[in-house]
Amino acid sequence: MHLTTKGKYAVTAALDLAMHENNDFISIADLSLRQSIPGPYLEQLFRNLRKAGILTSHRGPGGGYKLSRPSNEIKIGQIISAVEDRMDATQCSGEGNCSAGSKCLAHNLWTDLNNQVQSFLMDRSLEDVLRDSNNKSLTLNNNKKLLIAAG
Amino acid sequence: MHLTTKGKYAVTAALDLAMHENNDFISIADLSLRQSIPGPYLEQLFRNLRKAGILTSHRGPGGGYKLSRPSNEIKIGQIISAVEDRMDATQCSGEGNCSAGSKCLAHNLWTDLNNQVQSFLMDRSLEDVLRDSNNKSLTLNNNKKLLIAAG
DNA sequence: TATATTCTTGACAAGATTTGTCAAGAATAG
DNA sequence: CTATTCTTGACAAATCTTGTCAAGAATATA
Ligand code: FES
Ligand code: FES
Repeated sequence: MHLTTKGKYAVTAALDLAMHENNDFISIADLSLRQSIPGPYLEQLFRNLRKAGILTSHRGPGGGYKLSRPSNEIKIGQIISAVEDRMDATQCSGEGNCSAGSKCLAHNLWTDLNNQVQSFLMDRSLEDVLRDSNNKSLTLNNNKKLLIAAG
Repeated sequence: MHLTTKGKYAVTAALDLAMHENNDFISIADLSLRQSIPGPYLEQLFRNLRKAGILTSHRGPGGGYKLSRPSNEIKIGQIISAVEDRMDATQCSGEGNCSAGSKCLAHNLWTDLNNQVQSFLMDRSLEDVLRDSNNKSLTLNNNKKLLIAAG
């Protein structure tokens, strides 16, 4: 199970696109600047997201990328599967044969872990994460203000 | 978040030790053979497990390793933290500063994922996994027998 | 004591993956 | 026509994973 910067960058960039859902197209240059992601690297990741039908692109001046569906219909898990290729936690790729041809003692454990993580990632849309991020950040700011007022 | 063969081998080896909890000490040679794990590699992993207080060792003929506590008091998560050093899913190592010094849009998402995975791994002892593995395997065998009988 | 066994420690190396870059080309707006 | 922006393929540096090895220390047993 490898969740690398590929997956993290891809999700962050997608969240940025979700935030600006009303805008037309957003260029890699803008995204790269706003989210501190190396441009040419993001380029590479966006190939996969486009191939997976998550992003739509447009060339030329004013061109760029946007989500191909509303942000509440795109799940974090879909983004990650599009760019990560080693998310499976089993040693046997699900074949159940990693201990001299048969199931190792931990096979069911890794399978359960896979399901757990997949559920987590597939249960959350871009919209969900954005809303959640705002809520917690607001709470944090309120607490800080209270503390400052009290101190 | 990187779960590599290090963690998987370590857990499998620990499960083997848990299965033979009554025996005295088990040598790396035996473990390596039974679980199809490269001996010298396991050696390296066991250093960490010993340092973490999970294993006890004894040198000389008849020596080897055994669990330092009953198998129901050792959690999968403890084994994994002992050998894996990149389990954290956040990009910022929890600092909340990976987007030009402040929290990126996905920070809370990765933090939640961390908690989810940690809970999963810390809720399961070696004994739990062993029992679970046996149950499912028995169920599977029963079903197979029924199918064979019916076919 | 001599010997075979087994862990202990430190270091090293091959291979794979990740991370990031680049350049040439195609499409498009103005 | 020109500047912009994606598109594609390839490449390279850095890092990590995976696995190996050898010399040494401890211990059981004859
Ligand atoms: S992980 Fe599937 S058999 Fe070992
Ligand atoms: S993951 Fe923590 S700030 Fe981005």
